[in-house]
Amino acid sequence: MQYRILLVDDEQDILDLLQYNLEKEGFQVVTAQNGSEAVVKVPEFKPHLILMDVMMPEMDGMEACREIRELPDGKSTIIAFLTARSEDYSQMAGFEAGGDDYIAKPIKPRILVSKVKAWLKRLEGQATIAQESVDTGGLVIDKEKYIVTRGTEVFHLPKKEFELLALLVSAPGRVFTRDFILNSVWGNDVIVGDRTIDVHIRKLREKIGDEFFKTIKGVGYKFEP
Amino acid sequence: MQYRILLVDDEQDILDLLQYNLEKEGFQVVTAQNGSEAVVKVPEFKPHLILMDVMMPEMDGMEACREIRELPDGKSTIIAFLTARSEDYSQMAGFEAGGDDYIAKPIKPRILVSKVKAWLKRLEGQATIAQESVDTGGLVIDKEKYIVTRGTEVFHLPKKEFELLALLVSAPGRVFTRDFILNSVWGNDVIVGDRTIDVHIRKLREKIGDEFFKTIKGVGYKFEP
DNA sequence: TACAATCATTAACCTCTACTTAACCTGAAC
DNA sequence: GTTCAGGTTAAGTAGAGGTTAATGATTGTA
Repeated sequence: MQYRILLVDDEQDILDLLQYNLEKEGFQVVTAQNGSEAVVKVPEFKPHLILMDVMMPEMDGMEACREIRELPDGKSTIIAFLTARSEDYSQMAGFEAGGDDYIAKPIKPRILVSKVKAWLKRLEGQATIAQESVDTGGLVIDKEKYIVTRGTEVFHLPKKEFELLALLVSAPGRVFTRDFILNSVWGNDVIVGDRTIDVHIRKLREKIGDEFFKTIKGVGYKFEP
Repeated sequence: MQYRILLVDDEQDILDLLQYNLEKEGFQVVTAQNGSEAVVKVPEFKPHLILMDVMMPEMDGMEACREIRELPDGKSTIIAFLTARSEDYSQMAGFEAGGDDYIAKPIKPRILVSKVKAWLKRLEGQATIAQESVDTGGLVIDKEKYIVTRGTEVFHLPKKEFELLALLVSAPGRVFTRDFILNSVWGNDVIVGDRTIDVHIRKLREKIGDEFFKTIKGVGYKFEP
């Protein structure tokens, strides 16, 4: 798979230079000229890595970084800053803003490419971990013990409720159609009435919390942390 | 037109059984014994639907799914997995790999055929538009989560509005006739009044922004970033 | 075997909103 | 001015989903 990199800098020359070198290495590159442009492009491009200048007009790198971290797709991307070497090490990578690392200007293509590869290598290992622990809003589903916990609370759910919850939580935010739910929890061939799913959803809303279970009329249900 | 279905399983018996039942229903069927074989056959056969076992030698279903999704012809095909029903919902339909749905083993021909028909029905009336990454002016349509985002904004749209928007945004700048919109969003057989589309367009203009939706009098509507 | 307890499903009823429609308005084209 | 496609608004409605309680089903237990 091709990795996606978002370059953010106000100087076109630098963008061109970096883009050329990264694309030569087989990366997919998209550019932005300032912070707000970058924020807009994150949801559409879903970059694995963002290389961003700290000083930019419109919206600086720090602020952009903070906003990107607020986005649903912005939590797991690596954000690295392009910054002039300075003594203020604390700020360099914008740690407070949620930055991961930095690279000092002036940028040497060789070093850039090797650093980029190193950063992306981190993702490979993480990918498997990230899949196992998605953001479930604190809910932990223990399929061995057949219990659900949130903090100190422990929920003992009956089979159908448990499986329905496990299904919805397996992909938070994703809409599951009634049909799909029926297949997964009840099975292909079982025929049950229209209201069965609703009743189980209701029980979950009662026990776990109303706000987590969203109805999309005519489509299905989803779990949202 | 005849629908094309690609069957992928390492057991010849299952291939035969499924092929027999699907061909009896008038579908055009091609088979493959493993993932890599399937990946090769997609560009030549251009299947509408792929039914694939998860566990296979050479290349398993998940990996094959990922590779197929990278192909130009593999974006719009429906991929469904043949899988044992288990508690591991996270993997079931191979969402991370880009799978659409699944059917549980052991497979009953009746159920298979009815499911296949349901999946293929989704394709009817839908626009076959090249799905290259187009400029949507920052709008991202997430059909899985059923939400629309622009930068940090999130729009929760009801079904018809969502589908209408998804259609228009699928080809920015292109004009969709009222007739075409009716077929795609409402369906061939549904009859609704003249003003229905206008009202939905109005709602979108209210929520997303007036300037994005252009009326071409006597022709139709288009979305412009 | 009877009894209790828990869970799953159904039926009957209610609620609400997404969708539609009707009535009227606007503005461009001829 | 007339026409007609589309815009606007608000009210009406169907139907998807919510709610509740009763009924079966299942399992445990005395």
